[in-house]
Amino acid sequence: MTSQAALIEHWRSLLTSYNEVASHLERALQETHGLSMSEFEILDRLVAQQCEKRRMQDLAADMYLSQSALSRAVARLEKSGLVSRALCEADRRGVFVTLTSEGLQRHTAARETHLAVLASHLQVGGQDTRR
Amino acid sequence: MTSQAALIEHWRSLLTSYNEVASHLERALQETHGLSMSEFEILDRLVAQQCEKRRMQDLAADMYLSQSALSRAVARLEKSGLVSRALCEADRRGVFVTLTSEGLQRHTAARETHLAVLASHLQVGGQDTRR
DNA sequence: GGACACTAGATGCATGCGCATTCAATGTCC
DNA sequence: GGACATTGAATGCGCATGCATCTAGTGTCC
Repeated sequence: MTSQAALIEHWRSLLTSYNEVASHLERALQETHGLSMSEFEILDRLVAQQCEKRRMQDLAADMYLSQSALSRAVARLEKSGLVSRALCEADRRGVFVTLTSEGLQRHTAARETHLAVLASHLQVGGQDTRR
Repeated sequence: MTSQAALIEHWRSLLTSYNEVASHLERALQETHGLSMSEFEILDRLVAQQCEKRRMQDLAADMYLSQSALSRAVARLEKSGLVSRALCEADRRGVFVTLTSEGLQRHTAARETHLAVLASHLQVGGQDTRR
């Protein structure tokens, strides 16, 4: 039953890689652009999906964040002027979130930092379990 | 320059795997054994290294937790009776952390939950970047 | 059309975290 | 040996998170 050992080893490796990258990412994004990882992720999603949908819902769906965390993150981004909320006329409970031009700018800048950190701290193939 | 795309894709995959497993782990450990992931990790480390060293230091070293977070986590574990602190005579600033028998029991029980969650939510080879 | 279930998002609350600081114990240098 | 830097751990503080709850807008069923 060595599969258990393999499982644990795999998880350990995953944990290590994740924490290594995440901590550096968090720090770098914060220091250089005043963004948390989650906030950057949100901007990133918004850049990717330019087509409009019921954003809050969608964002929460494919991000790992809880609905409440997302709501507050968007509030922060809005307060910083990187994003704006708009009512959805079709369903007035829904809220559209869109990038402002400043948000786009910030994302573009942050993207470089993001890539740089990945390049230096994410060893590709690092958590491959095959020998 | 497709290496950038590969890098990002790899990171995404890592993020997804991590969050998938971590969220289930956190929930399962909490519900079944009243332990957070970090707390379980600490017990796990203690089981592994039975030889005595300056624990707080060591633990913080190979765990991703900050020193303060570790200090509090150990405090919680001590309060729950799973762990005990002992002064280090050689260097009276140091603190040894050791498992109590109850801590060992709890860990043994939690280990099963841990493995079960890994087995069902950690797909081995999931974040292999080769095609 | 009025009562009731449901859904989208916001918010109160408790908690765990990291950073900076503090405090005690050790080293070090003259 | 006494002043000063350094180290191990604890703690004050602010913040992001998840859970539960609340509010408001939509269906739905009679």
